Amino acid sequence: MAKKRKVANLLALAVLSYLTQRPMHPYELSRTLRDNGDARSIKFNHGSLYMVVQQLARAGFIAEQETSRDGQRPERTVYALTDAGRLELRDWLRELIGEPEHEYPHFVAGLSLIGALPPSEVVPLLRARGERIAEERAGIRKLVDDALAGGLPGLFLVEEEYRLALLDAEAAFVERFLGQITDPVSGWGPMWAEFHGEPAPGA
Amino acid sequence: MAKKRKVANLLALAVLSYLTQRPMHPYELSRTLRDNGDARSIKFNHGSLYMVVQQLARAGFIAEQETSRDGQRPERTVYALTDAGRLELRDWLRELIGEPEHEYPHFVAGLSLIGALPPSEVVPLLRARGERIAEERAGIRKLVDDALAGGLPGLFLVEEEYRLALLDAEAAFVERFLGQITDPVSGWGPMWAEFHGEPAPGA
DNA sequence: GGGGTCATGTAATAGGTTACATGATTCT
DNA sequence: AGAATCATGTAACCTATTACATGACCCC
Repeated sequence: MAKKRKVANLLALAVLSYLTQRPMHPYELSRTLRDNGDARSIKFNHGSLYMVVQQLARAGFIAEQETSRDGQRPERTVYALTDAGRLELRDWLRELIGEPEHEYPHFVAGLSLIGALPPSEVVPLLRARGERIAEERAGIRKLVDDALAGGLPGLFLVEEEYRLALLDAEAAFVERFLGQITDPVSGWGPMWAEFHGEPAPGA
Repeated sequence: MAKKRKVANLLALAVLSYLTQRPMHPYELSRTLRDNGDARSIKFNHGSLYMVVQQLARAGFIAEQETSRDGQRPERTVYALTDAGRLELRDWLRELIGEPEHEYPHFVAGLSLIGALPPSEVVPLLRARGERIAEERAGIRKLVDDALAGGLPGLFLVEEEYRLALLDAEAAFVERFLGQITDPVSGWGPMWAEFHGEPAPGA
């Protein structure tokens, strides 16, 4: 049921999380987020960050702590987590971990309308997707292995392991789907092709 | 690389797709989308639909065809697909099927910051998630089976099969993760718990 | 010492969601 | 006939993304 959060953007979660370590100013947050690779898991955008910080302040989850000036550069406002912010962080995390949410991946949208393309086009597209998935998978695998080799505890890579699991499932699904299309006996290919006025694939 | 579409909202894709069948007015689209269950695959929102229709018209993908008045009800403007719209539809679908895109599921965000919760909380949360996943899975399974029994060709349910595949992968991941936490010998539990100043779980 | 890129932030624009409005139909 | 719901659309508000702005630092 996912309650309505005062600040809904997940970037805010990352901000709250980093502020548990120490107060920071927005640019520092921005930098830290990007350097820690959190941008792989949470959509990050420079402009949005300042917005989110404002929202969090307005909601009372963080509070302006000091404003320092360094040379002629613009003022940097340092924010610190409030108690309310600490609660929000834990509550939000609990929800994200404990309750799966209905989401709308792009591939699902594509699949739901795939009948609009003829199977003769779909088959090579699915093959292409299969290859991209394999590449992506390899990239993540390497990233994870390198990080582990560098001594990072596995716990901090668990989101990448999850991604790998999803990619594997998707790859398997694509294979099965291809099979269902191209199997000339029991498959959907003939009916589907005929609907588009084409000869059956795999024939 | 996912080109910039003039209209990016996936609802627009559904609109284009339905207009291939015949011209419709927005409310009819709205109704058809909801009745066909497309709202499960594409985020649907009454207000957004009118916006998207406007955007599509502005972009030249659909064109106002006639304006009819029925009794005292507000005017209904009927839109038809243009040739440009037909091209956009196919091109977009090709992209969605052929090129996986980097996305940001909520669970990934949660996992990436999960260290902020102590393992004593995480374990029951993951168990709860596992149960929810199982329920969701059962619901989809039933929906698919009923539809198949009702004679709907499997092709039109392929997006639900995909969802099932993802759910299974997620369930398996959650199980593995629980194992990694609670295994008292090789697991992350002790270190993690200690970091939070708690006794090790599963002990 | 002039051209890039970094540091830091604001403002403008566009996109999406919620709330509102109002006649028609149906139910009791 | 009044209440509830459907049909249909617009408007207000909030969020998010892009573009812009400017001083500082670094490179050659």
